[in-house]
Amino acid sequence: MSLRTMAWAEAVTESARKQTRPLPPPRNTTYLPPHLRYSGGGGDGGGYSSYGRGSSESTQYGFGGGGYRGGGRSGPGRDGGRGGRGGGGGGRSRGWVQTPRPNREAFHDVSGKFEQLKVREGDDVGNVGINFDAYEDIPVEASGEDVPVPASTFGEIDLGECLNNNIKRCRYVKPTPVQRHAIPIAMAGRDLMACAQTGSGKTAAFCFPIISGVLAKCVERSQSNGDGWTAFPRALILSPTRELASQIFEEAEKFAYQSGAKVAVVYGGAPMGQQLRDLERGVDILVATPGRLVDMIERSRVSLKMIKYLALDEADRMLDMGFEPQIRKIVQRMDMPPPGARQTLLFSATFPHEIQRLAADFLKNYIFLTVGRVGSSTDLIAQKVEFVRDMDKIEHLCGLLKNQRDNETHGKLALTLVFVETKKGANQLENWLSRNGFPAIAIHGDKVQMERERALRLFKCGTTPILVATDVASRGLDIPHVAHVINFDFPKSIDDYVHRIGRTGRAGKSGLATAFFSEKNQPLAKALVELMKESKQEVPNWLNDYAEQSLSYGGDQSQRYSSSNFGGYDVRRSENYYGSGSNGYGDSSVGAAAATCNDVSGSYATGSFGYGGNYGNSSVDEPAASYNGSYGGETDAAGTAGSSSFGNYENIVAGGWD
DNA sequence: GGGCGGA
Repeated sequence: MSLRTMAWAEAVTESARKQTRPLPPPRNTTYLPPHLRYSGGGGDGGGYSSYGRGSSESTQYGFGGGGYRGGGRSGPGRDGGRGGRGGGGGGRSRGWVQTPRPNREAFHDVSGKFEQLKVREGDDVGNVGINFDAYEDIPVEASGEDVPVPASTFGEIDLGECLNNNIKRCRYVKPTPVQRHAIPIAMAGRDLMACAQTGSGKTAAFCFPIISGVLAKCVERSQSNGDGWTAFPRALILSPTRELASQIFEEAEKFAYQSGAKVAVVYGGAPMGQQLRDLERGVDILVATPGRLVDMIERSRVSLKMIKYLALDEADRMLDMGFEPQIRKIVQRMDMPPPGARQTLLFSATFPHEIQRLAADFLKNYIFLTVGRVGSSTDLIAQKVEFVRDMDKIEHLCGLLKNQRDNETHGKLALTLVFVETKKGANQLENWLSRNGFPAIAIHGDKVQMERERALRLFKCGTTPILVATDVASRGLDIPHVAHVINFDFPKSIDDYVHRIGRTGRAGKSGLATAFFSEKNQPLAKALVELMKESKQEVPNWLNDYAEQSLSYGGDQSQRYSSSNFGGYDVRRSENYYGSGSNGYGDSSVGAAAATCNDVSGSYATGSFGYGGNYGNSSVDEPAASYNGSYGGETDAAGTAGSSSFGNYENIVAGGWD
């Protein structure tokens, strides 16, 4: 992985090597509690590179400041890496190089490290510039038993000094709505199912409590066994894609900086070697994609026995048809402690009811939190839907791209993200565009990891301002400066649509999303229309017609595709959830009540929701009372759009749902 | 259809 450019890190890593300080504990070390680890700091300072924000990656289009160093970075080739070329502390292997990790001991000039976070002129810093006005309109709703009181500042949350310092270094001024609510909930030890928008600080919302919790308690995190060693992480964060795992890892590392909490990431497509070495050095918080994690567990390199925190990012994705068996295996069939013995945090922007019901298997007495769409600011993403026949798509795309080319701002070509349905289609479109004078590159799951990361990198820095992507890039990825998202192939579900368009309009900047719609997409028309209306978008007449037709088709597609009122609704409110006696809820009681914001009244009497029944016929959900009020203590609402180099917030005002 | 392990 090397999704970020790391001029500083390379320098620092070099410098770290020169330190005489021994490497962190190899196997079988005597235990050192977290707060005593890495207390020293003899080394040069450094700066965290902003992730993909162009801190050091410049481009022909001018994003970023420094020079683009295509060469020396981790060319994840299958040629190198594995053999541990360069040996010991020596040079970086030419092949796979894990994110050049700053050796924490090497730092003492922390400020220098964080000074480099934001480098582009004109960028806002931290969340200072976030349009908090937009927050005030966000409906927030929390349901469950004894909902903890939200916090209005980071200060009133006891995250510990180290984390507080890092929050300051990140220049987070105040928590976003999801953070205000989710962090106290998580800090209270409660399980959580949270719907939150893209960039609303979701990653931080689960990372802060996890890091804090890991630091609070000392445990052995690695021990030897007959076959070598086994890592015992205390927290596990799962992601549906490698690139997202990488991104989360980088965020988490920043938050955990100098805390002593060790973060590691494992995912497929990269040689095991470096990842194993990272694990061997000890890991408290493990970020992973499911496949590689299972692999490592089966090799006894990872045990989940000590897991106290489990977070699923893009949780609805993780629990849908394709991923659910793997997740179930990891969570239920390995050595992971059961619900109640661990804390489980599920985050996503979209949470279909079926998935919520599934997810109940993994939770105990959880709180359902939803941070709704920003009504007044979703229009920051202008959504266009155009009727285009399949045969005309390319031509149409050309027109849009040419238009885009004329619209460059400040000499920078706007980034355009083109979503297609298939990997083959992505390749074809990439080729066609390239041959016809459009600088395009594709990313999809059939490319080797090196190519995937290269594509993302070249796109981010503007060298190749057109990225053709499958849904591998639709969720969670923070790609700044995407001016235009084009749904070349209309997505299969409205949730996918929401995630895809959420790649633009970030950082409070305006974004454009254009979708090509044809007859075969008709089943989604109604949901699309509802979504657009909700986002205050102008709906073309022909699309309205389609939507009405789909009504008469009788299929109840719309119900499941539509995003209910504001995106999330606690299924436990459905009477049938507990009802339908055949499902074996002996202990179930209570339907649901919602606690809204500071009102801590909601209650659920049940404990865990062992769910094994079928929910084919879910009830119609009554809309819940929502709360649009101001959050306690929310006063400094002003601000302009901001973009944190930590990928936080940027879309809170944009209406994406991540 | 897409994404999730390597051998």
